[in-house]
Amino acid sequence: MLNMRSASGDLTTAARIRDHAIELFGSRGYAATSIRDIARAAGVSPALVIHHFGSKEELRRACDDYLIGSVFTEKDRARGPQVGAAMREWLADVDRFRPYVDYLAAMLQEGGDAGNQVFDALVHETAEMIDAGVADGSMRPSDDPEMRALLVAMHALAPLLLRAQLARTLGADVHEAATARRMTLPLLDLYTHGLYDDDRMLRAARDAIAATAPPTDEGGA
Amino acid sequence: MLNMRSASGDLTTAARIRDHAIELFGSRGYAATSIRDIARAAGVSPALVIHHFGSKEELRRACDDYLIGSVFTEKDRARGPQVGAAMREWLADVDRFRPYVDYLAAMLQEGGDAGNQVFDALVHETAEMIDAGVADGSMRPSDDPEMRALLVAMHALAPLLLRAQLARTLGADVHEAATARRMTLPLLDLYTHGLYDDDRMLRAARDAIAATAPPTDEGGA
DNA sequence: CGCGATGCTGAACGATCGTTTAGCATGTTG
DNA sequence: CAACATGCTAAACGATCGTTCAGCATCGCG
Repeated sequence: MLNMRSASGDLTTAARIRDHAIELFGSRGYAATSIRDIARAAGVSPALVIHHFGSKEELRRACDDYLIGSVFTEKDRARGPQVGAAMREWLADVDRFRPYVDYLAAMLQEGGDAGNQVFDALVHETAEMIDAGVADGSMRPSDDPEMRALLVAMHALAPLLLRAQLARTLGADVHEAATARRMTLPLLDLYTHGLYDDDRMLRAARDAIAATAPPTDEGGA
Repeated sequence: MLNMRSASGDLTTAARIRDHAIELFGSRGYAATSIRDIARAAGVSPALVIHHFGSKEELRRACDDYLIGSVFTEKDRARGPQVGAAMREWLADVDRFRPYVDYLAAMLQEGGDAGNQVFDALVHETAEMIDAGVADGSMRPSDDPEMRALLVAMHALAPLLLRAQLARTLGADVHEAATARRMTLPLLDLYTHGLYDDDRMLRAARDAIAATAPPTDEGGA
């Protein structure tokens, strides 16, 4: 049970089942995927799936654990963005990691354990990256760094979660290199020069919020 | 019991079924919701659901159509953002419209008809808004306006799609006014001054992309 | 040799799925 | 009055679900 992966890339039957489960859960969702689907994809009997993993829910947890283990590779390695590095590696070899990306996207939207942990780690690393950028002067400081990191992290995930809509609109898959290339410059332009040409909107919002003074501690009730 | 009164107060049984279907589809997803669940929530027999809507898939289409009709209110009204206005109204009175918001979020991700149409309209309106901003000088022009509008629209949807993660991280619901208020300034700051303090990253990316010259039609292989 | 794990299957279980059918009230219409 | 459509339900259909069970090979180990 421990070494599902043999040395040279051949997989244990349990690992093959798990891989197909990740692919199917990621592409159709958990509820819409049956154990029989997974078994058929892996070329085994449905009973064997249960035999190896106990139940469908435990199989899902095994997939979560495997994904989490893949994302947080060698935790005691040198510091630095680990999740970001993993995802960059994924995007570089997309065809191989697409099932993982899809699975994570599915878990992010339906609230699985893997999704939660990866989201937290992603926000954390985004915050660290921005802090480092602010420290070395390449990024602007913020009045609310936590919220800004949250926003940037969520914005980064948006094309992933909306990849079906993006593909429909663009007529190209999110995973394709051309799509990533086309997105890069407008995105960096947004993050470099912004969308607005001046700070009229920003000042207006600041004034409006100041006027709608938040209830701090003046009255109690 | 939902207080989803239409004009006169009471709903027909079919409308009650549809409303509970929207709520359950939105909160659990289509595949994970059974007709018996919907029937039980609406206080009717499963057979009546089929009697009124024909099948589960047709019930889903009826929900889509109802949501689309609610979002695109009075199409021949004066110009201007309709979908954006509708969604702003929903977010302003969230307790009543949360089922709609949840349903749309679910359909945006799993690609229902309602999600597709709303997404297209949202992107279109975003593009028009940005075009107007560029025309009157309040927004910066772009080399790729279509992609920029796509990005801005997707970014706007991110907090909605990730509202579960956002709530977990912030300890507050996305729908709460305080959350929206806290998000406003960092978001506008991002869209006014950007994230980067200079254009080093932008220039580096531009160079890198120019180096990875896309295969156009210059020499063949 | 025997013998218990291990990996795996085919058949079946009960539950639940979406859907169908027969039929009961009720109200309108001729 | 009869005839009929409407709103609705109880019961059951076949399919499929997750899961269990009995048993067949295979293999390491005494």
